[in-house]
Amino acid sequence: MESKNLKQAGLKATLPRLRILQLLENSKQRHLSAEDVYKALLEIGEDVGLATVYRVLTQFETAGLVIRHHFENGLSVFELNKGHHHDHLLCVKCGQIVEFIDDTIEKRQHSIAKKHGFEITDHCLYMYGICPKCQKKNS
Amino acid sequence: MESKNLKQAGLKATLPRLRILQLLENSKQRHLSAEDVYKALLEIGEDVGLATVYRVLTQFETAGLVIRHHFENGLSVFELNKGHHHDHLLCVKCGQIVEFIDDTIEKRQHSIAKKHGFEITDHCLYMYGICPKCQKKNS
DNA sequence: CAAAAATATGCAAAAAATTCTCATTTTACT
DNA sequence: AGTAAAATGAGAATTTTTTGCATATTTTTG
Repeated sequence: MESKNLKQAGLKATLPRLRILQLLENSKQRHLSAEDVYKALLEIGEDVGLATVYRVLTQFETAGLVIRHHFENGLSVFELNKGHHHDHLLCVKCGQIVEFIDDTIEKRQHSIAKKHGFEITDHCLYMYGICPKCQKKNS
Repeated sequence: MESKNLKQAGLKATLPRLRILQLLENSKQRHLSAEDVYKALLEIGEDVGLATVYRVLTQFETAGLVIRHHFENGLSVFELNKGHHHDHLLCVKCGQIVEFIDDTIEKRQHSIAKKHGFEITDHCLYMYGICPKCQKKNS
């Protein structure tokens, strides 16, 4: 039950929060903007305010339920935090996103942070490019 | 002379552009938002419009003169492109930014992109944390 | 399980960041 | 210097996100 996740996060299990959480869990795209979430909820007939979506997503972020990203265009997109940190490889043409994790990179990052005496709270690696499909289209 | 850089980039050497370029070259902080640039110019008595600053920075980005970043807060900050790609280690308390480059990481990134068949156009790695100074302050 | 207390919601208004419009000015080229 | 092309500044407009507040929903507790 999703309401348990909310409770554990110290948040009341309200209808809008449950809906948003479910959407993030079930949506085909894992990376959604507040606007995306809002529209998707309207489409399935759920009547939530956009302000609530923003508020809830920020609360989810604070609670560690979701992760906020700022991709190239700068707007906030959110993905469910499944607990496994990963990096992102994004197609600038079609928007496809590949998630990956590389141990060598993670270790190097650690040692770089250590060398500079930083206590790391967060880190992200984004690679932008053109995916195989889009390469074919354009040639 | 900076006007040469502008000409080479296919941009007219106008006063606002020269001022902005100079500022980016001489500013103590290498990472500035449009607002920062605007205020800094006002302070030294240069009368430019904020819209111009935004326009010019975007043109500089397109021309490859500057690089745009979206750090944690999501707003656009710009740094002069000196031609040497590097990654960033940022203190979330005081805003200090350490630039670094790690060959191992770069190589791994390449091979990951290759594995997925992507043609990479751009990539960035941000690490957020608390710098040594701020760690001492808070303890 | 009803009533009170605590919190969340929706809406509209406000901020904040960025872009656009357009009349005027500046630059580049004879 | 004179003209065409391009850039600027000021403010309006957009876009994204946040806030204030009256109402509604949840949780607590008696």
